[in-house]
Amino acid sequence: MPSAVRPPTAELAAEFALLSDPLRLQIVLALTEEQLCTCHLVDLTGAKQTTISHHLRQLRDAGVIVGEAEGRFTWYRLTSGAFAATLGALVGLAAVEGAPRLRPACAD
Amino acid sequence: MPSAVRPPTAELAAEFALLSDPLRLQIVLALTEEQLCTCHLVDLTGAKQTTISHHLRQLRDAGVIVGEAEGRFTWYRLTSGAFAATLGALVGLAAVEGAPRLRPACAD
DNA sequence: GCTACACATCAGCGCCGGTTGATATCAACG
DNA sequence: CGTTGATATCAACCGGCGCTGATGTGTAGC
Repeated sequence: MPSAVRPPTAELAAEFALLSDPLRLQIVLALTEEQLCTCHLVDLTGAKQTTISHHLRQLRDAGVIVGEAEGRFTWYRLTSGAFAATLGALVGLAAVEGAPRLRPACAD
Repeated sequence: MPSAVRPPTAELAAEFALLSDPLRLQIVLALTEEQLCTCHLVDLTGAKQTTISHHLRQLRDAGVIVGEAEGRFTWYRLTSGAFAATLGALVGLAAVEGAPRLRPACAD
């Protein structure tokens, strides 16, 4: 099954947008290797706590990470299956090698 | 070779940003299947010609597409190897299944 | 030559999103 | 209970980006 049906471009674009911010991408990549709580991310990235919290919110809302409260701390981890759709789309993109010209020049 | 060295997060984020706009993503996806010239993209997307041209510029500058002038027309196609880095990064992301907790709660 | 058309560039505008400081909430600890 | 520390929320600021209209450039065809 070669990536079944592609999600609407708007949704795809939204997922790519999640990864389009350097700080947010850094957070996601860090969570790839280990679970972390907010304070870890703060001194790992050097960003302000409110900024980190803001990005964590977006990632949470998008469902690509989950936060588990544990005492005063909140441990974050990536959800399994996150970015599955974007991965499928990118596989299709990167595989392209010389697309044909199917139609005549313009004129619709 | 599991994705060798990862490009700096800033560059990765920039590539994701290219795909984060619905219209630009639509253009890229369309070029996946066939080469097209600007006017095709205009009536394929319904966007203004200047808007299309604007996005094509960004994609050109980023090196993910090339435009070949042919008379009055300019045929665009994806460059081979475009999005290779982003694909590598996403493979790593999507493969994650339950990352461990390596460090104690905060306190650096 | 002139006209028509494909396409690019430029300048301006409006809005979305990232950053930040102040503040609220809640748990741990004495 | 009061303090400290981790985290979330809010309001405001501001820069960048996408969109657009006007305009420039070059080609084809008459």
